[in-house]
Amino acid sequence: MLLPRSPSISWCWRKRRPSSLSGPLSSRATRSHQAHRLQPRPSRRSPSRLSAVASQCSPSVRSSWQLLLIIRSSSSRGYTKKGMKIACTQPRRVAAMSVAARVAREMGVKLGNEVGYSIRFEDCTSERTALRYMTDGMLLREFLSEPDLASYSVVMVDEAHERTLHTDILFGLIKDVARFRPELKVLVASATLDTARFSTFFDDAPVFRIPGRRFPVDIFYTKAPEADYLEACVVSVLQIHVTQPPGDILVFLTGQEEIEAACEMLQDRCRRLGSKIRELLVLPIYANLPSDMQARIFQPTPPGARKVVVATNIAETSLTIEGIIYVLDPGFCKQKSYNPRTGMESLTITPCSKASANQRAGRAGRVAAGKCFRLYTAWAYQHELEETTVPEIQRTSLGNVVLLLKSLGIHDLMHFDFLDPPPYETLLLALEQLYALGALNHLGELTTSGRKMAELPVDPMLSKMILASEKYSCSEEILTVAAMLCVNSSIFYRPKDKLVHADNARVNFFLPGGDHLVLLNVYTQWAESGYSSQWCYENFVQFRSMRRARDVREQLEGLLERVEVGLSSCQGDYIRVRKAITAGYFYHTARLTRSGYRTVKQRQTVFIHPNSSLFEEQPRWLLYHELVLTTKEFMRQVLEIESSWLLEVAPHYYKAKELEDPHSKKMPKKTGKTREELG
DNA sequence: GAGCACTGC
Repeated sequence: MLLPRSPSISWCWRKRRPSSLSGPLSSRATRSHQAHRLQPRPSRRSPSRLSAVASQCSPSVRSSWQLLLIIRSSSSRGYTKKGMKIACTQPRRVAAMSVAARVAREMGVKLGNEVGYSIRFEDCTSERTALRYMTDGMLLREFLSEPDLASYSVVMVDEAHERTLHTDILFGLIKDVARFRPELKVLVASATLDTARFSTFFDDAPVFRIPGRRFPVDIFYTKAPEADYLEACVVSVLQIHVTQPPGDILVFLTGQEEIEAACEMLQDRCRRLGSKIRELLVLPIYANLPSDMQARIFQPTPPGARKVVVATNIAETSLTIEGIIYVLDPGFCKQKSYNPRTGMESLTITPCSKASANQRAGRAGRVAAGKCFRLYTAWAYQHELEETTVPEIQRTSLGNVVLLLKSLGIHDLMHFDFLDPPPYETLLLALEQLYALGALNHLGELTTSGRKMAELPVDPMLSKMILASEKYSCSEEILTVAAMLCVNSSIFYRPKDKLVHADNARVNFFLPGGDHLVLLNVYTQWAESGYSSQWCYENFVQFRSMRRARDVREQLEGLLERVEVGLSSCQGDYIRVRKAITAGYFYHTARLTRSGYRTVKQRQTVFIHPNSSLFEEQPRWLLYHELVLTTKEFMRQVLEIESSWLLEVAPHYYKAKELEDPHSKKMPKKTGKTREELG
């Protein structure tokens, strides 16, 4: 090995990924190639018409093996006659937009006319739009206004292999609609070879294989497992840099912290090697990175230099970087999981699936033949990795999904036709919570309030809170709180070199009462600044998150009328805001006991998150937005409440007796007091 | 005294 005093990793070459084509084809050539190869098993359909649909798939699906299933296709002509439309869903907004733009261009029409897209906050369609690209969540919402999809003649679900929550729900609903609408054509496009499952689910639908274009990628494994994969990563990158021909490197790590560490180590070692090696540009990329920093990865690599992009899973599907020839894959990713017994979410580092590893490897073969170095053994790949990632529907809470299905008239959720059913307990907890919120009656039927809640594109507790703001005349403030809570990523930006400044800035937003009021405060001040990005920069607030909050707030405000809530402000009376929040979140409460916080109903031990404004306050009664398991069971976004409010907002759920405080005399001094008592 | 993978309505 050429690197002085540096350990190296020995690789073994295993296999060449199968590739259908050895070189790229122009889009035109690809289409005709596909048309030529299409040989549908049942001969009722004509290949040329199918190829026309295939050409409308997203480029990422077209660039790999894919399957198309067609079910119930008795008619074969005139899909867009009599005002009928074709829907094509994508898991991501950008994909919906870019595929629509591409197809509009190829058809020579103006985007938004015959071909358009429809995503949240943005509708680029018109009366004339026959071919409509949309996010899968958007089509799911359309079921509310058109449960039989009557205006669609064809529905195509693209990137089905990703198995997003929305895609999975769509599967069940579409299968149902197709049963009583035999003329509806349904296509499912997936980039995996696991066609049997999809086909069986859709009543043994025929499968079509369409070869895509991709360059071969050689896969290398380590001979022995690596104990420290971060260190192994850094060594491998330098090894590739020194020994391999030109071409940029893409490294997959699990999160921001790891990426920052790896980038520092790489830069540090390059500096020490100095002119012994050629220039290596080290660039991080993850979703929370400010946009201007993100943009740097797309700049072309200067001649003579090599670029190494250190990325999260964002580079696996969401964005494509030109010029990548080498992929380095330690085989891990962060994955969300949900425990329905405790209602707790956690984010843990887990080995990625074979499907995910292959997707990563494929990133090396987009512009030329590439190489993928896996930091695990071939044996581990064969025997230890799961075939596919557990579908999202089995790893997440389903409150709003259950509410949506209920409002579509699906009563027996336990027997809903899921491709992969979620855990029984997850459905049960969702039903229980919806009942407690008054969205369902004791027969499990939707109530008037439940029907309204389903109209709002937020979690049930959040929609309940919005409905309650009518009673407390504070919808202006509650809308803001709701929008800020919807922005899942942290609002506060903490650059490593200015931690103290950033934390001071955060504390300056603190208001008595708790984190929800802090969020309200941040938004209000930002609005007063004229929604300025400069203001965000000065206050260490993420501009992107704020802009998103504004979008969400505007959308929710537009829906207020539908759910019969009037716009009104509390005029600084934050008790009303806190009561309205309690009306939605009474299910999520904790009380201070001698042994710390316990949730009121389940008696679980929980902790205030150290980033909370109430971390040092320790009020007696708390409400939390969410429970997250990291190093401890943390309550994130907490609000101080009074126990009497619980009786006021949820008398059906709480009894006065269980809210008595027999231990109040034994509470530690200076804690356990409500702010009102402290004056 | 901790740490937020990625999406989406």
